[in-house]
Amino acid sequence: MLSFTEENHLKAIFHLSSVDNMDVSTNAIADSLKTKAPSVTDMLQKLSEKKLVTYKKYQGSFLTPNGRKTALNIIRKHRLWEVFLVEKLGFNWSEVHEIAEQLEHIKSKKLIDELDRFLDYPTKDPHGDPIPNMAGFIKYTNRTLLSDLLIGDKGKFIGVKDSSSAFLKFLDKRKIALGTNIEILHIEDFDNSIHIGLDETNLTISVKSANNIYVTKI
Amino acid sequence: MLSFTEENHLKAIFHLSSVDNMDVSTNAIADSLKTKAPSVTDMLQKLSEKKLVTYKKYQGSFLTPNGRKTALNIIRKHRLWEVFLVEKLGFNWSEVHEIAEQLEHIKSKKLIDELDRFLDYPTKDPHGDPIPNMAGFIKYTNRTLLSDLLIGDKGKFIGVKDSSSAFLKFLDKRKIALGTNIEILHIEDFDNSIHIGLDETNLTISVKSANNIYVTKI
DNA sequence: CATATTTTTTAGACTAGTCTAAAAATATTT
DNA sequence: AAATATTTTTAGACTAGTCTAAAAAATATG
Repeated sequence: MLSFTEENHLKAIFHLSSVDNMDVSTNAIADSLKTKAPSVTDMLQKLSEKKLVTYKKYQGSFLTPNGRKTALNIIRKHRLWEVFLVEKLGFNWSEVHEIAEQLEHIKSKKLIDELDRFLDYPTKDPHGDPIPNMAGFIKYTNRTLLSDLLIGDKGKFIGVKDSSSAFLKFLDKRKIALGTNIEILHIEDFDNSIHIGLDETNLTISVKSANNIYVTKI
Repeated sequence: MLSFTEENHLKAIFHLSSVDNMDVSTNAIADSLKTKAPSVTDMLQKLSEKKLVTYKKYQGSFLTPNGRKTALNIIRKHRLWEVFLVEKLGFNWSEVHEIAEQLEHIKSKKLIDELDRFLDYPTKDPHGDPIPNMAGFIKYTNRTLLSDLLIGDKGKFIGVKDSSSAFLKFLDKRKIALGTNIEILHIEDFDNSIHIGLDETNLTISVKSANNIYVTKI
């Protein structure tokens, strides 16, 4: 039985290594968990003992197949609870992360299987991220950053890179929700800000914003 | 912010003192939490510092108004989650206690208020125990032990004293569910075992069983 | 009511997780 | 490639929670 702290480390390593499939540095984990490097070193040694991560001193760490499976299960729980909070309890997508961070550690296989059934086997969480299935398989959707589209391109908004509450509220205010169609109307020479056409209105967003919006080209 | 351990101690003191409204002994708490007396002593000193319990060395402990309010909130969460597990996820009443023991520690006022609404403001948990409302008010129903009824008396099954999984499964097997009407047909002289009439069948149960079944006379 | 038993607290050790400061290894720069 | 900077680990301390063993207080008993 893993502790919350152990589970959080596995999850952090999963997310950090998923960017480039490379070993994860001790400091990167520490930053991501808002803890300090020595705490992480201790934990890596422990998780290495348990054969959940590979770890060589000074060389960073990586999940073993078992560690990956465990991490995916925690992520599955996190995302299913987020769906529950939004779909059933009426939470806004910007409010669910912190609560799901707690709920993801509840230990009961049956609970999560029944929750999955109750929610009708969702494949995406409220931020558009894929939900691993019971077997730990995760299906990634092809996606492009809005900032990589060219003038005239059209895309459907399917996910966020930055899922901070602040960015999600920013999107709410501008009526940009998952599923919204976005067309690139014009890109400003001066600051690269982007004029976009939505289903009903047009507006201008910064490169920084566009850099955190995933779309599928349509 | 209270730790799981602190919350569990408050809950234990609440349950133990609710029997007779008397101070609770250190050992009683230790037994109920499956921990040892010295651990409880430490915790009582800590909770006393936080003004959640009154505690005089060697004299036992009792909840302050604040401690009681906190305990009731934890119990509210526990019981609402139990309702969720049974009503929405299809769990049996014998399976929900352990999971609710984990879920009751999730910190989010909004979560529990929304869950309450989603469940349509239930007043009883799956074992017939009352659910404290948002303000911490708990409404007790008049109830009698089945073992206190006399021959010819009729009652409606409304709760259990022993809510162990074993006893709940025992009741399932005999088709005794909350709401079932029970009539005392005969009491055996030899061992005081009780012949009861249910809605559809008759059967015999031991005094020990009858001693753990709450009814309202009808 | 003095003695024995039980209960509770204190003392001190242990684990898990956290930190700061210092040492060691690795990476970067000139 | 030597010097410098950065990263990571080790060392050691601290907190929260747990325990056992022993001391102290309360309760029960002959």
